[in-house]
This record gives sequence, structure tokens and C-alpha cells, in this order.
Amino acid sequence: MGQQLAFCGDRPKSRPAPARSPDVSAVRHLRLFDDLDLEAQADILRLARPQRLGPGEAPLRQGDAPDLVFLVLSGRFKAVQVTSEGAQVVTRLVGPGDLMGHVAVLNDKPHSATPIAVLESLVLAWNCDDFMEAMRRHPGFAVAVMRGMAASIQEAHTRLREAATERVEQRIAHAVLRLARQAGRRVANGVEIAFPLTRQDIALMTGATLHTVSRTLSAWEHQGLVDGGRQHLVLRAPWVLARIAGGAAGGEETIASAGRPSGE
Amino acid sequence: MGQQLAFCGDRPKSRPAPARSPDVSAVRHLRLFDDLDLEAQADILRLARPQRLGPGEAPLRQGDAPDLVFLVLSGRFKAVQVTSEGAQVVTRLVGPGDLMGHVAVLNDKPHSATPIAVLESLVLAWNCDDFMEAMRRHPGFAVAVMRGMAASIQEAHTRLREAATERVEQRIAHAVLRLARQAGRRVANGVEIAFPLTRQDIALMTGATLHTVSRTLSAWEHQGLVDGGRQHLVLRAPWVLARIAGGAAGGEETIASAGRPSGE
DNA sequence: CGACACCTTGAAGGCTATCAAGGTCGGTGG
DNA sequence: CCACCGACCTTGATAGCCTTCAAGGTGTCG
Repeated sequence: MGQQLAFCGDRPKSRPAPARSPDVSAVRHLRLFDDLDLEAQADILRLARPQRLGPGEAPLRQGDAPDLVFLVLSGRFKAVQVTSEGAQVVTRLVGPGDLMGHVAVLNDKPHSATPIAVLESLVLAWNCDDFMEAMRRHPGFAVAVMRGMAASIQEAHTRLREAATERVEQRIAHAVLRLARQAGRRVANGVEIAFPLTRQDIALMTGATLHTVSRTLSAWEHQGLVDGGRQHLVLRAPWVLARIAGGAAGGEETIASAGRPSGE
Repeated sequence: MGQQLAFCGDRPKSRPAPARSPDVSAVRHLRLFDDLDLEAQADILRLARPQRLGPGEAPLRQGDAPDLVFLVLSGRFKAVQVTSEGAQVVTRLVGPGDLMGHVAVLNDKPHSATPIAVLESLVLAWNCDDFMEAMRRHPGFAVAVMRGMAASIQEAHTRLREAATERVEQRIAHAVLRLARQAGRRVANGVEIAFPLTRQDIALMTGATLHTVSRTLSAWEHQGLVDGGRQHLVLRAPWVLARIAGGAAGGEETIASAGRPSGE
């Protein structure tokens, strides 16, 4: 009882003295800090160390012992899991306000995926002992972290259901709609996915091959549903994609033939 | 800031006075209470109300507003998610020490699955406000809850990877091995799944049809890898199944041809 | 302007769902 | 006790979705 667990694995405690504690104003707007008063925010931030990552860089690697916990301030990451046979999956997309590495720390197991930056990104890093201590000292923080984990679980279960019950075209539709919701930017033609996204990436998110993804997007482009391009995607008719995702076979569906919702 | 969130949805707070607070001894051995001293355990249990469920019964239903959080003391549940088209998935298996309903409560969204008892089961129920309050008052409890959620996330991501990269036979192998780990009981012939499990259940866990599952299990039974039966399964050669799960095509593999591990 | 990464498109084949037709077990009521 | 019924399981045949194999096209960066 009351047994102390080694949350950071068994490696020596390396606590690099924060060069300078980040400013509270940088995180005030994040939902993770909604519940906390200024004092608590400052207390938690005092232990954090900012870090900058360019596209392709990773703050931690699959298989590493848990050591640090990261909070994304800006930019975006894709969490890639590689199997022993070399097959890959993108387990989730990580954006501002999301944590990385906390699952492994809480589980006391090696990291199960490598988060790779797809944009110039800024993160905060905590030594994992400090992170655990912050949660113990500020229950509101712990609850906020749990909220994020709960959302993560629901998303994973949703994707699990899609993978088990849907055809490839539906899964791709769901995937791009989810991308638009998580990282979409309104543009003239519709909604643009606001980071470089290859066909291969979509394939890794949907359990399809890049060939099938390419074919599907080509078909959609011919129907005017999307604008494709090199590492680039614009959803011109999200409502039609939603109908495809919902189970309608698609068939001869065009932009005009589907009732455009008045709201939104 | 400090804005109070409606964790229980907007329904009136119904707090049925606990008939009698459950005994601390019933939960002492659960990992969820490892970190807590006796006083904290008692404080948390004081708010809980025991409840008994028979096979087929569900403590909550998919789509319901979050209201209560449950802790399984004994028995077992399968969490079933149904899509609008009627397709079903089993998102997870819930056993002693696991929570139910907490994800929806933390997310403040309707329950995303219905946990159905597959055995006579005993659970503890908390009003969700009380549950949140317990976590705020006892950070160690919050951390323990998070540990369970972290495990849940890793399992979901693992299954996501399997669904995306593996053939049906491999997925079934992984599924039955996971079942054996979570609900296995050593018997003379090997390891028995210790609750009634239909082919359909396995199909809902793996994204296959019950026909394919039946065919696969029949083939395994002919090879002596498993003993099948009505709602019944015994793994005679888990190490061979592990090899099948690991990617080996199986082919002419028999019990004898695979090196039996010395340990365990 | 050459090389690399990304994308497109065709053809063939296999894995699995689907359709179809029973078989078997266990409980229930007469 | 026995017959019936429902739930669960098995096995064949067929069809089709999607992967796999193959061959190029295209955009971008150094």
C-alpha cells in the first residue's frame, strides 16, 4: 500500500534545469489549463522546458523508456507505430493542447509510437516525475489531463469501429473529415487540411494501401468533391463526404445532388 | 477560469443514498486502490453503492447521458458499440478492477457503448459528481484512474494497428491470446477462456464475420491448437497461436513443430 | 537539370464477405 | 421423458473488394 511506483522507468533522473520558464500567457487559452488558477498554472509551468522541433523531427521514439512528457503549443505531429514486420500505422494526430508521452509514463511501459513533427512545432517538456507531481499537487490539472485521455479513447474506439465495419471508401471519408475537424482551415474552395499530408499518410490512418487511397481521391476529384495536390487536400463538399462516410454507396452522387445543410 | 463543468450532463442530480457503504476489504486488492491509504479508500467507498447484474444486463446504455461511474468487483462485461446502420463492435472487455462509464463522464458526452454482463457480476456505482469529487480530493486515486485509461489507450492503439495491418487469422489469434491474458484460467489441456464466448463475439472483436471465425477455429481445432465448443474455448498451444499472430502464415504448423518456451 | 519523393493508373489474383443450407446443443414445456 | 424450439455452430460455393505487382507520370528541391 502506498507503494511508490517508478513512473520514469529505471533510468537515472536527469532533470535539465529549465533555461527559462515559459510564460503563462502561452498556455492560458488551452483547455488543459481551463480549470486552474494563475498560481497553479505558473507552478506547473515553472517545471517545463520549451523545445522547438522542425518537420521530420521527433521528441521521443517508439520503444524508448518513458522519460519526458510533452505538451504541444503550436505545430502538429503524427504518431506513427511500426510493427516488428515493418508495417506502419498512424495512431493519432497531435495538435496544440494535446499531450505526448503521458500514456507511456502512466503505463510505465515503453513509448508505443513515435510522434513526428509535420510542421515547425513548439512544445513544452516536463520531466515525468515533475509531471506526476504536478498532477498530484493540482487535481484540476489531473482532471484536465484525463479529459484529453478520455477523448483519445473515444476516438480510438470510433476508429476501431470504422476499421471493423466499413469499406475503404467510407474509412477514407471518415479520416479526411476527422482531419478537417482537427486541422482544417477555411479557404475559398472549402476546407483545407492545414499541413502537408501524403496519400501514404491517409493510407496509414485508414488501413488501406496508398494505391487505393490515390484511386479514391482521384475519383472524388473527378466528382468535384475534393481538390487534391501534392501533399495537399481541400474538401470542397464535406457534406457529400459525410454522406459517403455514413454508408451511402456514393454511386453517381455529385455536389448538387446532395442537400447542402443550411447551418454551419 | 475555474468554470464549473457539468460532468453529469444536465439531468437532475439524483443521489440515491447508499443502502450500506461497501466494505474496504472488497477493493483493497485492486490496483485502483494501491496508492491510497485506508482512510482515503474508506472515504471513496462511502459514496459508492453496490449493484448486482446478471448475464445480459447492462448498467448503462450507449447514447445515455453520463450519470454514474461503475467499478467492477467481480464478473465480466463486454462493451458493445452499435452503429446507426446496425453493425456492431466489441470495443473492450471489462473485468474486475476496471471502470465503466468514466470515459463518457470525463468527456461530458453520451456513453459510446453498452457494457453487457456475460457473467453474474458485482459492481460499485458512484454518482458522477461524487466520482469527480473523489478524484479531486485524492490525487492518488485520480492517478490510478489515469493508469487504467492509459492501458486502455495502448490496447486500443494496438488493436487499431492489428486491424489495419493484419489478416483475419492473425487478428483472431491476437484476440484469443488477449482474451486468455485478460480472462484466462489454467486447466488441464491449456488455458480456458473463463466466460461464455460465442464465435459471433470473436467476430465482433476482430472485424470478421462469424463464418470466417468459425472456419478459422475449426482449422485450428483440427491442428490441435485449440479445443472449441459451444460458447467455449481452450487454448492448447498458445505459443503456436502467438507465432500465427506474429505473422507466420501457419501453414503446416503443429504443436510439435514450434519450440515450446521453457518459462511460463 | 537531375534525382528523389510523391502521385496515378492498369491488370491479375487472393482473401473474405456473402449467400445458402443444414447440423448440434441445451433448455423448456407438455 | 420426450419433443420442440431457439441459439449457436459448421461447411460449401460464389462474388467482389482490395491488395499486390508493374510501369510510368509529375512536381520540387538542390
